Amino acid sequence: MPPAPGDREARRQDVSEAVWRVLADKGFGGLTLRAVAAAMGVSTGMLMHYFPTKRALVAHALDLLERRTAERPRRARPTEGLAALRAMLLDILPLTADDTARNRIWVSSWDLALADESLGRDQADRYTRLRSAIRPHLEAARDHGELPATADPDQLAATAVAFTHGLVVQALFDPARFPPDAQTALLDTFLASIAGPASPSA
Amino acid sequence: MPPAPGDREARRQDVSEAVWRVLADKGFGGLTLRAVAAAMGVSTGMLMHYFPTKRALVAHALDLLERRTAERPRRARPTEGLAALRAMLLDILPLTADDTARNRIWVSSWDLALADESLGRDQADRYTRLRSAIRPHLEAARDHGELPATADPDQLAATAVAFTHGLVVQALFDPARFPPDAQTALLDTFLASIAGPASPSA
DNA sequence: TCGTACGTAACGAGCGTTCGGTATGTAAGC
DNA sequence: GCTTACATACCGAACGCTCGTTACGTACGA
Repeated sequence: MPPAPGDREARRQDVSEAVWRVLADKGFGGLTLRAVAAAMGVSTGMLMHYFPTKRALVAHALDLLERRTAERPRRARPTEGLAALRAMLLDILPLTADDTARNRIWVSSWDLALADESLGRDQADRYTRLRSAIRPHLEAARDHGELPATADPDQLAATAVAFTHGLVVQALFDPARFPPDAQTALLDTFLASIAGPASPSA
Repeated sequence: MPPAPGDREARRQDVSEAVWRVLADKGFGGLTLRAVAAAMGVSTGMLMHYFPTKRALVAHALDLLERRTAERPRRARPTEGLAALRAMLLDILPLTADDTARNRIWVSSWDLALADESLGRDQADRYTRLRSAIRPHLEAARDHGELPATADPDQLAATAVAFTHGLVVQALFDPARFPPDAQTALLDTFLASIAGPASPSA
């Protein structure tokens, strides 16, 4: 049923799935129209029906990456404070196959983002937003005595993001050395270290 | 004097310089024979005289990256322990223009490394070596009472590398928000946090 | 009958690579 | 001490291929 009108968005999602598969094992450097078409067993001409240009398809791929990151299943945010921060960072780490694929694609996109000023700004903004999302939990943690009163939430947010993404990269290249429980242990040790001696108050 | 024999290695270094310039602002995705040739004002045929294939040139580029990283000017390693670790990590951070270029190229190379199994192994080995180089300082720090006696040098090495490279990525995308002194302050706060309450001994 | 949804085939550009030609030096023969 | 022979260094043009893109043809549903 070729001219079935209305499932246009469904077709675009089929394309999304193929784009995702290509990105996951070839990276952005290997994202090509023919590769995507081959991955879904169609012609390149079909692709152009839904994405008029490659630039549109790359933009869609980045959208897809951002959307899948935003809509990924997340564990419950238990409370506010350090426990909530822990849940946020665990949701970033490559603990499952899906997380790994998503993180691989993110890291791969940095090559483009570093060479393209506009993409670089987007990435910088994403980091800013991530740090902003983390900061309230750090402020709450400090107010609840989980952190030293002298702790700087801005600095700590940058530090937590740095630790997490640095761990992501190491884990992507050496998954055998960084299985899920090792990553979790590293995160817990890190959180304990920024918490300081031992939570004095409640 | 075209056929000057003997300066063959000098010519290869000229090529290295051009490759570096291309990588620094186009990334590995933009590393092309014509781009390198144009950057040094010669023909592509000349390049093939010194690097028979593009694969050889990419391999050379990665060698160059590793060599320039190994031979970069480094600050004095004051003592052993946390001070030495601080110096090591400061030498990694993008505090100068050269450091920034080198780090950009490293991050850019991850796109290739994630897609190519052999390159991925090399990157994993580099991380292993970096952690191994860090661990002795952490052991010394622990033995000198700069770290809690319960500190795990292996875990801390991975954590320190994670923090540093995660900070590198954030700084590359948002240099305005992470000027050299901000990076240094973040590093010092991080080191103080893993040191725990306050150095009890010595 | 018309418009949408494709496949097929081809285009031009850019890629890595190859090839012939032209200098320029060194080495050998007389 | 010339000339000849040969290797090296390099350019310019071209090759074959793959890329993104376009044009054209066809089949189906409304």
